[in-house]
Amino acid sequence: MNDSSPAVMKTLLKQAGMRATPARIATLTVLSQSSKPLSHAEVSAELENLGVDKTTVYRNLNDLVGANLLRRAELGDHIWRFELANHHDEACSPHPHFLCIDCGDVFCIDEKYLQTTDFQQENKNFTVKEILVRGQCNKC
Amino acid sequence: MNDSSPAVMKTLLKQAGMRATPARIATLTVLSQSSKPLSHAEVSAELENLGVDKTTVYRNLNDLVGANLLRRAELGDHIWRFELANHHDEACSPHPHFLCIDCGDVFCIDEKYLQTTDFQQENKNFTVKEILVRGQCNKC
DNA sequence: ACTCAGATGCAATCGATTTACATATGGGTC
DNA sequence: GACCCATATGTAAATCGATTGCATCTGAGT
Repeated sequence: MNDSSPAVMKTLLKQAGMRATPARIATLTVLSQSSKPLSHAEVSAELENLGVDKTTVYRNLNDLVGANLLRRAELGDHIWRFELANHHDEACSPHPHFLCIDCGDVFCIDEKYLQTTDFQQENKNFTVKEILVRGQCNKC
Repeated sequence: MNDSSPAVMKTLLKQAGMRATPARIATLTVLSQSSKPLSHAEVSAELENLGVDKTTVYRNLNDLVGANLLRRAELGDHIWRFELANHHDEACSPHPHFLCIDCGDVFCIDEKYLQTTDFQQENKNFTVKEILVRGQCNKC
């Protein structure tokens, strides 16, 4: 039983007070096996061969965000992307994302490449919620 | 003749190689008089009493962004917001920007707070074009 | 097995944005 | 100042991501 097994997902759902339905377990499984945040369309494409309706995927993604099992990110292209709330780390801390301005592909950035906590500038304090890096990936 | 006079806007449009139409002059004027980025709906509301169609506002906002007269910001709520771009133009060296998700204010971040050049991860190279930090400023 | 609050499928809807196309106009030219 | 044409505009329709209404189904506690 690994970190992305259905049993683990079922436990996560139960702990969050949600019913462990096949659609939700599959949603969490898909996201846990992805190295990057996925859009609704991408998750939906993975689940449609299971017969899961895309409306259900929308609802579940939103509900899972509400239950703090997922994080929702807007990377600057008006498409919501979702990732496990504990993606890449146990502390559940958000990490920077990279968005390729040409192909639209997304990558998670290791925090060691980009470090900023809250900072102060000109006597003003800023609380950081999200860091986004835009550029070109090696394919583009 | 002040900074937001129609004559100034007309000059800006001409310099950008665009025809100085009433709708465009009004769009620039509205944005120049705003202290924060405005959504299409907000600009449209200001211009509809001039008889300007909202489709035209959409087109002009996008075209003006393309001509580097406007900047387009995404605060995280899936609504594009626009502001004059002449505050800090391409001339200055690329630096991170901070975007307040509450008031829409944009600040330039001193590079010392956030250092990233091009980086490599998982055998892939990334060319960084823009770094954007979203969060809350001290006023919000 | 029984039950029902909650989850799902399906269709319709919504709001933001874009596109198609016919008409109008800015601005350079004579 | 009149003419001309590339470009901008208005209107309507289409597109796209996302949400909602409703009837049906099901997970999970009893």
